[in-house]
Amino acid sequence: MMQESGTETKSNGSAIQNGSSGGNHLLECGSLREGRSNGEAPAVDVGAADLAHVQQQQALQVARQLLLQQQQQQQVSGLKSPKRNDKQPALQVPVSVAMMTPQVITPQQMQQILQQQVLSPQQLQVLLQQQQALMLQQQLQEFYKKQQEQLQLQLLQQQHAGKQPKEQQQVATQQLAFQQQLLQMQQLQQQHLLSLQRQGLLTIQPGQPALPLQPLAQGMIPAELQQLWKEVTSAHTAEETTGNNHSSLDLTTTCVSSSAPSKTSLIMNPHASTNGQLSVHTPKRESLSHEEHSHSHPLYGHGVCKWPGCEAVCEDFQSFLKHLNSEHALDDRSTAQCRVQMQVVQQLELQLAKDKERLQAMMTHLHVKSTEPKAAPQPLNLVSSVTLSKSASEASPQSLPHTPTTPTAPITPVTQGPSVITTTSMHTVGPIRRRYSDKYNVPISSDIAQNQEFYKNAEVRPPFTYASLIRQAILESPEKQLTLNEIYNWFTRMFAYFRRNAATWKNAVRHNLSLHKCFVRVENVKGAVWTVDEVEFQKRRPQKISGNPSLIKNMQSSHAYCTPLNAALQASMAENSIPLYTTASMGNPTLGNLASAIREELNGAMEHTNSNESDSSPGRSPMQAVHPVHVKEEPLDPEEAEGPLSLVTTANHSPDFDHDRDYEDEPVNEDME
DNA sequence: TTTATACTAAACATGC
DNA sequence: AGCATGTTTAGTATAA
Repeated sequence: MMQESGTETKSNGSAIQNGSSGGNHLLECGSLREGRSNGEAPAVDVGAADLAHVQQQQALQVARQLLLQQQQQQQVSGLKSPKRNDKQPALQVPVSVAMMTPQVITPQQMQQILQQQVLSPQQLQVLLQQQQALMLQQQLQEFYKKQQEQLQLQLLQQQHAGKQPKEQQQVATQQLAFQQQLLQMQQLQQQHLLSLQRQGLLTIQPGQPALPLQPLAQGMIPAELQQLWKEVTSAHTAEETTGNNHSSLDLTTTCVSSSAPSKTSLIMNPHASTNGQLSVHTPKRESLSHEEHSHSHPLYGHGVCKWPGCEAVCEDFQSFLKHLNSEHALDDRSTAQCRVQMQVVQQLELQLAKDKERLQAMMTHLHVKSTEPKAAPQPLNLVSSVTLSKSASEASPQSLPHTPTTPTAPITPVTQGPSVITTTSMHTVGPIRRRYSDKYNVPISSDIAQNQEFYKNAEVRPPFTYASLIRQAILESPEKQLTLNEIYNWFTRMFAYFRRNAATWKNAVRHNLSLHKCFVRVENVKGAVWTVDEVEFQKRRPQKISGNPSLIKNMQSSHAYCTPLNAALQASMAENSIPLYTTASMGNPTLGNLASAIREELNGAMEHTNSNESDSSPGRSPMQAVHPVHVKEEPLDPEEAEGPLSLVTTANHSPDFDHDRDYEDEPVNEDME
């Protein structure tokens, strides 16, 4: 009789939910994807154009200097020169340019991703980095084109001037030398950029197969990245095969500036130890090797030389040092590469600053919107303006009946979109409908931790199943047990999304609690509390990785490797980020993602092993103590127990049951406590 | 196509 | 009677 007392509220919720739930997920997802594919990327383009322009000027000067220097040695250097010693190098340019064009598209796509806020802040940043890398290439091409034109002009002018043949030839050689220098540098730069990106993918997977990366690669968003990758790479290789023109010099500009009169001066900005080494010349190298020995050399990792564009395999550190000294000695090439690297770093820093700003704006925007009653759909809007309309139409069959009753209604459908925001979402390929948590062992805790602010402020449906969320709530509690009401509170506290449609999701929570064996109701003095039977919970999770011990070990190590990365990411992207980007994250969908992905996989493995053998996971986290539950020996997911989680936990349960009050919509009654 | 899982809705029960 | 809490069933959607 009274059961439907809640229905009154429910009426709202259900109506809304219907539209959103179930089938709509797909729609949203689909729309998301589509949305991303088309669209323009204004912001980036602007920057690129400006940059190219400015840099062009400076680059010219530098190039001229180089030209002078090279006049004597240019023949000798002949890395690629001999072949290209033909008369009209300029002609070759268009080819490469043409080959590069495909890239232009991808940055736009990425831009749209940004606009849609499909990604988490971290992801956004990394994506932008990648985008920027592409920009650089575009700039290079533009610049090089112009250079070519100028050169040709010069040539023509001089020829018209009617110089002596000898003179002409001299000029020609000069131009050629210059040309070669340009080409060389450009190539280097391109190589460098690409290698940076590639390294991002390669280095992170130490020894193991593509397993941990797979989710990244396959994620819908990553998929595009991959494509982007392919384009870039193919373009790159194509250029290489065509063997020529790359615009590189532009990079030399800003930092090198025109002032640099000599090679050494060109080197300037000895940020990195490498730079210092270079500028000081060979004698110093030994000392360098020593000092670098202590901690891993930034140019050496995973048995590969990480010198931009090198990637030579070095079995051990010694051989690496040899290689470094022999292959990357102080010469024009290294100098140029160094310069390029400096430029890249600068660019990244610049971009980072911009992105940070943007992120800030986004967050504020979301926050503001989410607080507004009607604005609720806002965050979603961003995600899928398309989605909305689409879902509206498509969902109509379901949602129509319930219709407008509630203001909440619009929100739900969209919600799925934002879920895309999460790192984890990046892993999932298809429809967003899927809630990763269980199925994919997504590190829910870390996801929540990473996007905590976002979830709190934006009415975005978390991409996790109710079961996962409930479990998370319980595990986060100091006692590892919560009353139903406390679970409610956690939901509303952690997710803006759950501040609406209370009847619906609460019902779902209760339903899940009852339905899943993993949730155990324990009678308490105070009443009944809910705990998690971790064993049961793990049982319902399919193992992705069938028990290949070696594999699992690998994953464990990688996991250990990644967690700090992730943490670092969260902590600050600023300073640390740069080395990270250059070495690991470029061209790769987010460090956080990677970490998550690896953890994800790891979890699968760990869980697998764990459920069979209780020992396994390192009982490091306080979280693991599952007091009330039977599962003491069964530690939580290692990753969950670790950094991110602890962050969340500490942040959360302290204030406990009072903040919920703020949520007007939500008649949360913590009073009972 | 089948199956497992997840979500939503709702009916029903119980206790305060 | 009203509400919170639990349990259970049904329908639907999605992914594998």
